[in-house]
Amino acid sequence: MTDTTPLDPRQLTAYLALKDVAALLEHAVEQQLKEDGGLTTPQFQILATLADAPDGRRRMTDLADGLVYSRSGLTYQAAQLEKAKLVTRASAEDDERSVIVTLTDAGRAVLFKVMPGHIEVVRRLFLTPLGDADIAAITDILGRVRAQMRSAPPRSAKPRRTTGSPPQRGERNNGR
Amino acid sequence: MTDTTPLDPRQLTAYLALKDVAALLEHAVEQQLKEDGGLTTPQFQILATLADAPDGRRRMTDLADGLVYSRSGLTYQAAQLEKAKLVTRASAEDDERSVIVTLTDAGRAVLFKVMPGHIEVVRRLFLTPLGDADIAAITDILGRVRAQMRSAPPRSAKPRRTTGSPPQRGERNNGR
DNA sequence: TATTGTTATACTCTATAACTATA
DNA sequence: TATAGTTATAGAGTATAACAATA
Repeated sequence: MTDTTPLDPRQLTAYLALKDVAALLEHAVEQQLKEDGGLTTPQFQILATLADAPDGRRRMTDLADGLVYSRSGLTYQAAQLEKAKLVTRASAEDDERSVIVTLTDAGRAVLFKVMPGHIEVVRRLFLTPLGDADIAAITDILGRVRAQMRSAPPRSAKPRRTTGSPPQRGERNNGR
Repeated sequence: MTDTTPLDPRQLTAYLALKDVAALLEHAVEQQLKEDGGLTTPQFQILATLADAPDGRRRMTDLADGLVYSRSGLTYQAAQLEKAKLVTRASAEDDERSVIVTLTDAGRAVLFKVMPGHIEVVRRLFLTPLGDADIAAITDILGRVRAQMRSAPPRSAKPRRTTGSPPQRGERNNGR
C-alpha cells in the first residue's frame, strides 16, 4: 500500500514554492529566448545540447533520449531548425539508418546571441538573492531528489489492460 | 549595464538541478492527473483554486491573475470544464460584466478522486529523500527567490519598437 | 473611457499509428 | 525481427486582436 495521507503543510509549502519558482523562471526564459533569438525553449535546448557535443553533432536518437522527446516530436523540431538553417541533417556513414544532426555556424551564432540575455535572466531572477551556501544547499537537496526520481519505479508497471477489457473511463490515448 | 558574464559552474549546476527536478515532477504529475481523473494540469489548477475559495466560487479575472493565464486562455479552459460539468459559469449579481465560476459537486468529486494519487506522486518523487531540515531550507531559499521574481522589473520597460521600424530579424508575433 | 469576458484565428508542441529503410 | 526516422493525423494549449456589454 502506498501512503496517500494528506501532506503536512510544510511539505506542501515547499512543493508549491518549487512549482512556482520553476514556472515563473521558465516563463521568463521563454520570453527572453524568443525576443533575443526567435527561439522556442525546445529549440534552444536542442541547440545547446548540440553545442555541448564534440563537433556539434549528435544522432537523433541520442538527442531524443537526453531531451525526453518522442521521436516524432524531435523530427518536428529538427525540421524547424533545419528550415531556419540552424542545423543540418545527414545520414550517418557507418549506419545508414541513423541521422546526424549538426549545428551550423548560423546556429552557433544564434546561440551566442542569445546566451548573454539568458544568463542575465537567470542571474536576475534566480541567483540574486542566493549566497554560496544557498547554492550549495539547493544543489545538494535537489540533487538527491533528482536521483530519487531517476530511480523511482514508474507508477504502474505496465499499461496493464486486462485482456479484452475496454479503455477505462477518463482515459485518453494521447499521453506524453 | 547588466552583468552577462558566464555563470560559475556551481551556479549553473544549481539552476540545472532546479529545472530538471521541476520538469520531471511536472511530467509525472501530468500523467497521474490524466490517468486518475482525465484532467490536464491547467484544469486541475483551476479546480484546486476553486476548491480553496469560499463556496468554491471565483471571478474569471481573479482566477486568471492567480494562474498566469491570459483571459482568453482561461475562457478556453473554463469552457472545457463547463462542458465536462465540473464547473458552472454565471454572471455576477453585483457586476454584470463579471463571470463567477463555481465548482460543481462533480468537480469536487473529481478533485477528491485525483488527490490521493497526486499526493502519492509528490511524496514518492519529491519528498522521499528529504528530511525536515531540507524542507525548511527549500522553503526558505525558494521563498526568497520567489519574492525576488515578483519584485524584479520586467526585462524591457515596453515592447519599444522605434516608430515606423519593421519587425526585427528573428522576431515572430506569437508570444505567450 | 476603462473593465470584463468571449470569439475568431493562428501557431506551437506533442503524441500515436502506420510506414519506409537499413541492420 | 529489431532499430532509426519520417509522415499523417489529431488534439491540447496559448496568445493576439477585434468585439460586445457593462460600469
